[in-house]
Amino acid sequence: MVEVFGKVLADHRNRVGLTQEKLAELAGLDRTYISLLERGLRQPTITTLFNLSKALGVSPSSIIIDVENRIQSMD
Amino acid sequence: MVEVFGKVLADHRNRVGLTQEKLAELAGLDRTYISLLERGLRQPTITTLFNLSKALGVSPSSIIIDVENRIQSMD
DNA sequence: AAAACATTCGGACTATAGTCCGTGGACTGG
DNA sequence: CCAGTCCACGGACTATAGTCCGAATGTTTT
Repeated sequence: MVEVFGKVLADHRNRVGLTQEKLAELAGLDRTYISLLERGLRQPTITTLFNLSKALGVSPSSIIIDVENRIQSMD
Repeated sequence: MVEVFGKVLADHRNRVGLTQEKLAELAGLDRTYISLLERGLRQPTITTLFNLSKALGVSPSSIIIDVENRIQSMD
């Protein structure tokens, strides 16, 4: 679940062509924290989710939907 | 944003007819923490969001969509 | 090979998520 | 009026979100 979110986040970031550092700066977060999120070592609160998705130019719900889908397709 | 989530959560809980205490028990959370969430004094992490929505019988994304909509209709 | 950039990893730290105890107040039914 | 239910609220606590610094390890690019 936390790992799934990390992969979804990394995918979105790569799709948009941002570095972890750029994303961090756009979302008002720390450089190393993005790394922790993508590796599933941290999970965001919902306001952090909203800030990340704004920086990525996608809706928060679309990210959650991606997570839901990746969890379903794990059987 | 945090306050909006709190109201969305309370609405869903009331719609299903659960008490804060019942919801807490179903979601594996503390009684008083549900109260804090609904009053906007705490915000959940995403796994807590998933646990809450499971207990409420709705998808996590639908809750986030509700939050997005309530934020938009604030002008 | 050496810059230059991107990510990982370390430790130490501050802020806040989430728990656990209880108390008091509002409301309802017997 | 009393007992029971639901919620707000307090304080004190543990776990973890999120920061800040630096150094190590890729990975490109020239």
